[in-house]
Amino acid sequence: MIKEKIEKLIKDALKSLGLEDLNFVVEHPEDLKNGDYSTNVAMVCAKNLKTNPRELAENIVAELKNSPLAKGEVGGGLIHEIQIAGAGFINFYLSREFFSNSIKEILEQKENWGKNSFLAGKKVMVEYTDPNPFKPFHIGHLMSNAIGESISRIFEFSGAHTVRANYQGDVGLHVAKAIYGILNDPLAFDTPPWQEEIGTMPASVQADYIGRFYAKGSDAYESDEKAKNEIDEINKKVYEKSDDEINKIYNWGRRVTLEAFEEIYKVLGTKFKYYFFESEMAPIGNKIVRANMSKIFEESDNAIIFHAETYDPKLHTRVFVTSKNLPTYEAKEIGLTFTKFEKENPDISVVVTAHEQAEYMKVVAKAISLIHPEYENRMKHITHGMMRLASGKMSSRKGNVVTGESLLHDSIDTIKEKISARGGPALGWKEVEVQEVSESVGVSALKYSILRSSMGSDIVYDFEKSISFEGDSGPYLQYSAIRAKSVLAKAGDTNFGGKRSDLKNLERSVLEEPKEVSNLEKTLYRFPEVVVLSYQKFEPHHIATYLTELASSFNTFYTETKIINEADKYSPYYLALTKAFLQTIQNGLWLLGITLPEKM
RNA sequence: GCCCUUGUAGUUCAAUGGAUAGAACGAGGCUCUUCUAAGGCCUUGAUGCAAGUUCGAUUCUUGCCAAGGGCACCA
Repeated sequence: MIKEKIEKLIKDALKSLGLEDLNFVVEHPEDLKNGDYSTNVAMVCAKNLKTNPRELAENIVAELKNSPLAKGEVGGGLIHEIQIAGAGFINFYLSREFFSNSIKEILEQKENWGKNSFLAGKKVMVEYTDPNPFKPFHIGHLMSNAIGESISRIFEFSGAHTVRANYQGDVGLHVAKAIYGILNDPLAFDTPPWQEEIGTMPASVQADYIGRFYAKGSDAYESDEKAKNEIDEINKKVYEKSDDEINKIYNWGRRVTLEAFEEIYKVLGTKFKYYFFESEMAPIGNKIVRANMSKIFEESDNAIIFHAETYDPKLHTRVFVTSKNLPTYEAKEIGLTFTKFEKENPDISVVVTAHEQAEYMKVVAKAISLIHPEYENRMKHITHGMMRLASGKMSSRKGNVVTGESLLHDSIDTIKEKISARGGPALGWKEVEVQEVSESVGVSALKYSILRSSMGSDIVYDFEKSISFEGDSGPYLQYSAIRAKSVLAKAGDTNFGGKRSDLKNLERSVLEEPKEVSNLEKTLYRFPEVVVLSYQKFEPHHIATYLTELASSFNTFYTETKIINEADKYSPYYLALTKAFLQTIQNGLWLLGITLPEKM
């Protein structure tokens, strides 16, 4: 990359000036008029030498221009000019040749454009989504899914082999609550679906019923002492598998809720390799905890606990196995982590959850590190905030409580209406096309509003805003790409007297470049840097921000320029730019887990 | 009480220690006989408070204030 080249030139210049090689940075100035790259090297060195930074900058620039390595590079090569500005910034202006080359590079690399090899040969396991059978797929699962999927793809773009995993709570009180709800509603089903081999209703509808029964059971558990006892009894029976009727309901409920989740993953674009279940991890975790009793865990009030604060004062004590000999979440998490390393032995094992799990995950991680020190630096917990819904919007379109699933379908349905309002069907859109486009755009609206923010804080989701699709939004990105696609399709019929592929003769100097053209060029070549940043910080939002900027540059260019214009000798170059934009935004959208519809 | 997050325009979000703190929504104005107006252009407006480190702090440190989360048998 050009950035490394500039860094090397500076280091060489420092060497020949006899200056110490200090910690300087090469970065993009915020304002494009300050060049394409900028360095603070003169300011950093001047501080040490106690000299005037601007004078020092003059010397460094002179050296940069004259060094044998840089000769032919500055002025005639990839660097057009070097200037000094402000307090002593040295600004680099890239050349026409550089930008033309980068457009060519994009068109050649196609779907590989933006990839890097930081993780070549490495394996990364990413666990995310983690919904619970018998409970609705709520908004937190949607967030975890969007973030986890994007991070998985960013790892893949960085050369890693990524393995996706999903961890689900198929035992516990929530299951008993749902079963209680079902058993205590005589009108629940005409024919109990768990009696039939194949339920007549779609899995998602059956799962929706189960979700409502869970809510009823959950309420009863809080308010009714008798119900509480019954639910505890059911919970025990589920563990023991001692009641035929309950077993049937359990098997049915587990199956249909998991099937319903699968339908959601399909719409969201996620495919898991592993599905881990708490029921399977419990005995494994229990065994590991007991095998490490004396050195790590200890008994207290009949429970097995871990005093994490003895290793790190910021951590605290947690129970791993209860006094009733039931492994807690902590023990199951140990079982899960060991299982992951046993099955796949990943170089990095990532878990994506809500922030509320951050504290005890640290305790669990400490316990694991004591048992297996080699795992310590290979575990990475990524936490995100909660999604809060903006003012008053507490129920879905159907009047239910807002779940992740209802939000997803409301979003898709709203797009469908929007398409009709814009006259989509009248323009000859087929029913399937309307459905496909609605799904793609609806998912994109939702994912973008999750992925646009950095992960630390809670995000406020305003449904009305997200579906208005003006400005910053997933649909904005898709729409921009579709426009580019549409131009290119039209250009397919045009022949510019055979000049179309001849880019070289059309290059003009940077100075006469229209601003909207250079802005687009200057945004395009930065894509790989943004991917690297996202990978290094585990933060997809850098890509979302970048793509919005890129789409904005393209839209301005699109408005200001007639791209297909036989009279304009630069038209072929504009087409190449359009193609490069489409390729970049397509790769970027893929990284966010957003698809590009055929039309909009 | 201790620990973890987070405080930026009226609102929702950006900003690897750098130059005039960027967008979007909202409000007001302009823009489709021309490749998709889900677009573009112009105007409006912000770093919780107080110290410190630094040539330079939204960013790092400390204290305070505010919001959310966690702190023994739930996950």
